[in-house]
Amino acid sequence: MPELPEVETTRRGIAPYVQGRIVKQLVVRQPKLRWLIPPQLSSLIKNRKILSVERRAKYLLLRLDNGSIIIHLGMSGSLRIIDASEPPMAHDHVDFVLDDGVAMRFTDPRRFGCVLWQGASEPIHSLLASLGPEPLSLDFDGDVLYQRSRGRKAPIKTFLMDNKNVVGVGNIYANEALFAAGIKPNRASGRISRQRYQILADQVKKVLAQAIEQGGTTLRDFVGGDGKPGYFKQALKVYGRGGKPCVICDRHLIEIRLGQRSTVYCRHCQR
DNA sequence: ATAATCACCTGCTCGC
DNA sequence: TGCGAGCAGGTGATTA
Repeated sequence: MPELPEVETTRRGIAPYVQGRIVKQLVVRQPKLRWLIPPQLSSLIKNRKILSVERRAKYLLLRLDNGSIIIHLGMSGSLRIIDASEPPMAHDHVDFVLDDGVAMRFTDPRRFGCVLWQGASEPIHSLLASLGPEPLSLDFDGDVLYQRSRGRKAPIKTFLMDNKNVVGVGNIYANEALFAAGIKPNRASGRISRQRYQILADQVKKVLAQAIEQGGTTLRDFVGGDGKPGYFKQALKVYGRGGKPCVICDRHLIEIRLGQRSTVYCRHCQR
């Protein structure tokens, strides 16, 4: 479910419900996620106020006065706002029970997500320490990609999905941005001109921004009531369309594997 | 340093 | 209908 647009959509969905609220209780039904939920997390956050909900890459950061709760949704994670009395279903691993009877519930069938802690006085968490620029910020442009890619042989799609180069570009949007930029996914990243990287960076921004506007590519809603699900799915031009006609030239789209990820492109429109 | 592969999990779809 | 194989929106760790 979650790429950057879905995470950002989740952030916007939960923020109004959790911001300014006090954490009354942490209920952990399954501590073994990708990494173990820190046993001391409960005591660290209990009776503290959630000051804000931020996002860095695909990490959600719930700021408290003594540090931040780090949440990653992995491949199948979601956060929903529910009544705290709602009985848990399978894979409802964690509840953050708030002072108004509402809870933020973390669900993740595959358990590739995580719930971690960044103490205010600790050195920056290793997961956050070496992340590349945010794609929608001014720190990210074609020059960044061009400079970082010199001498590299990795396919551009792999390069684009490496969070040291730019964060938040997952498999769906890497496919879409490369199509929009007219660049073949398996082209060596070191063999792409500065000009083409500028186009690519612009298309990354555009495709992510559009997806956020439309509430992500998610299939189901995630916050009680107001989340609008999954509109971007119908806008996908290549992802999930292997063998189908290219929306530009009508030739059939090629599907290959790159770094064991499904990769779809048009042999005619992408070079 | 870089590139490729593995690993972590559950659930769903597909072909036999 | 049942069952194994393969695949899924991520990404750190391990191996060459």
